[in-house]
Amino acid sequence: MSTDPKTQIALMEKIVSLCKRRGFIFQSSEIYGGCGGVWDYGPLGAELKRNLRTAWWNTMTREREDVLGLDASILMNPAIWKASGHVDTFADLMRECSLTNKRVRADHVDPQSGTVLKYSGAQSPTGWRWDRPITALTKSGEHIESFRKRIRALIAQNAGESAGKPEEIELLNEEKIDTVNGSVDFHPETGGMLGEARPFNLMLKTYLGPTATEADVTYLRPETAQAIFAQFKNVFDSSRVKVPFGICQIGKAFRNEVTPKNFTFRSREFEQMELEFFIKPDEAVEIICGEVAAWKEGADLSEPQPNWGWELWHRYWVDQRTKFYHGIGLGEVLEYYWQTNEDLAHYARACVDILCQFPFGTEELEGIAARGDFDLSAHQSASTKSQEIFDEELKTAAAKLSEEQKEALIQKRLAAEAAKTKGEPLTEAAVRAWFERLFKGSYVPHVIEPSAGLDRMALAVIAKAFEETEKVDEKGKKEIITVLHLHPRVAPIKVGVFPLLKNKPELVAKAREVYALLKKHMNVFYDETASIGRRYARQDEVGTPFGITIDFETCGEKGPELRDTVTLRHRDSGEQERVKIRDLLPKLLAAVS
RNA sequence: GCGGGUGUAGCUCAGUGGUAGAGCGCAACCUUGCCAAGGUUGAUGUCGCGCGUUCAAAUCGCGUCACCCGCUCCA
Repeated sequence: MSTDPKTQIALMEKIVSLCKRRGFIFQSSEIYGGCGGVWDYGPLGAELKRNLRTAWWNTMTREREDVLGLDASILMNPAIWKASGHVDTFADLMRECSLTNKRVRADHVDPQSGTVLKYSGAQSPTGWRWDRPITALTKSGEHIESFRKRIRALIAQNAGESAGKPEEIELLNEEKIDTVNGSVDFHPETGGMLGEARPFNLMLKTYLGPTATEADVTYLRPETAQAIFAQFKNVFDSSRVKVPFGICQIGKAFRNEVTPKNFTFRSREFEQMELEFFIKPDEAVEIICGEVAAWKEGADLSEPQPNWGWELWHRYWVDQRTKFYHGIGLGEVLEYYWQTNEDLAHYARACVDILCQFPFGTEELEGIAARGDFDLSAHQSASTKSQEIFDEELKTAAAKLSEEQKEALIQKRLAAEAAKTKGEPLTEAAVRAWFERLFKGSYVPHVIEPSAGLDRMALAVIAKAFEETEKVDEKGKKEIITVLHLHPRVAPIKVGVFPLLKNKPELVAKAREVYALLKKHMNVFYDETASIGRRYARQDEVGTPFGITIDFETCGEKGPELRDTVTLRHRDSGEQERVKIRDLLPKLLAAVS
């Protein structure tokens, strides 16, 4: 994939254009001028998405014994969003730098001192001009010329190419207006004056109930995960499962993104596929198994083991999810980013981002986080409903421990708490209380959370599959050939069925027969118009992996041994093979599932 | 939200004050013995939307909406 930005933007535009032209993705409400940050999936997009959704659902729950499905509602009691922290972190008061429009949290502005300078505007020899007043702070000790240079650079950066070179920008009517001490009204990096504090709530607010008063305010869920936590106990109590086990869910989530962008990559309404996989705390594993298995490079992750702690479970899910991506054709374009201690939220032990190369850059497809017991504990304390589970095996094992062994476990944990670099360490009393519950077999499970975005997965699959080549025919005429190399498992149409010629009734009749035979089992497209080459090309463009042509051999014209055989064409190689009609279904089913 | 750019047929785009166009695609018919063949015919646009200037606006001005790029954020 080229890395030149212009080529990449052009590539993205071609993909958007193909998506519209062939019915993958449309702009929402297009006839009314669109609607910001939301997209509709057309006939082929709906099939593609459905295939991805099904692939995920099958690998995550139906093919496993230890994961259960859930389908929770989008609207929930708003208390959930307070407990989860979304109301706080998603509704910050933000202030904007008047110079660069960079936003900072209103409560995160460090006090600064210096001289306040004001300009009436700026202009450059290119004819560009900016008429709004510019107010900025010279930091204490900053030389006036270096200040002016800095302001010109910031303006140039913000204005783009039209302003020309930064050094040629002229700042108009410099005026010293004030000297400030410990002011929080200037951007800590740029020095630009900050605007009014405004709430930037990323959650979509709505009213539940017809009266629409403030008391009825709730939110469209900004993620699907919280419903899993909120229903954790119900699923656990109704399903006869034991930890470790998981609950997965696919569903819509909503965020009032400030800047939706990159086509469907960041939209305001999107579909998530999330798993919360609940595991025993490491201390419980240690009590039961005598030790917690340590992860090392090359560890066998194929089969979960009883002595796995959070680290191996986390690695296991990264491995599982990687295999999934290989299975839908995204294997070669994946990258991984292991969050550093600074990136991580205070409650998280580890988080790896699975990234994928898109034309607009390498961006996140899925995050896999080890979140400890943060979420369930938060809901336990906010709802005052216990989220603990009882573990018979743990109780039995703990009963066999001596008091010294128990104390050693407690001391080990106390040492770990003391060594914490983030968040508040637990008090000794809290640690002892927690162990007391643990020795009785009760704990709040810890969680590993693989969280994927379906829409960006669909976009990744399309972008990866997109290929454009130039072809010159015998007459020297250039043509652009577009092929979507979609994995057969996700392709919206699995096979195209074509009579070689449409004016030969026997070919058409046979083709309709083959079409009917396959249609019950997979999405098949029948096409008899135009030349056979064009029909192949139309299907190549939407990623159909197979084409079946009914020709004169099928009707027995070239000898009885070829009767009831068809041409099976493979999209990527262009190769054709002769296949008996009765062998088609098993052969195709094997390839597309 | 701010700055820059863009908006004309399904797609890509031309048209810069005076009768809305091209290529490709699409539909029908004819033709066609395997990779976008050919022929004939046809459909599709109150030029993103609104207001204004003008005898006259796709074209000029203002506003607005959407998309793209940057700042920001993240599934």
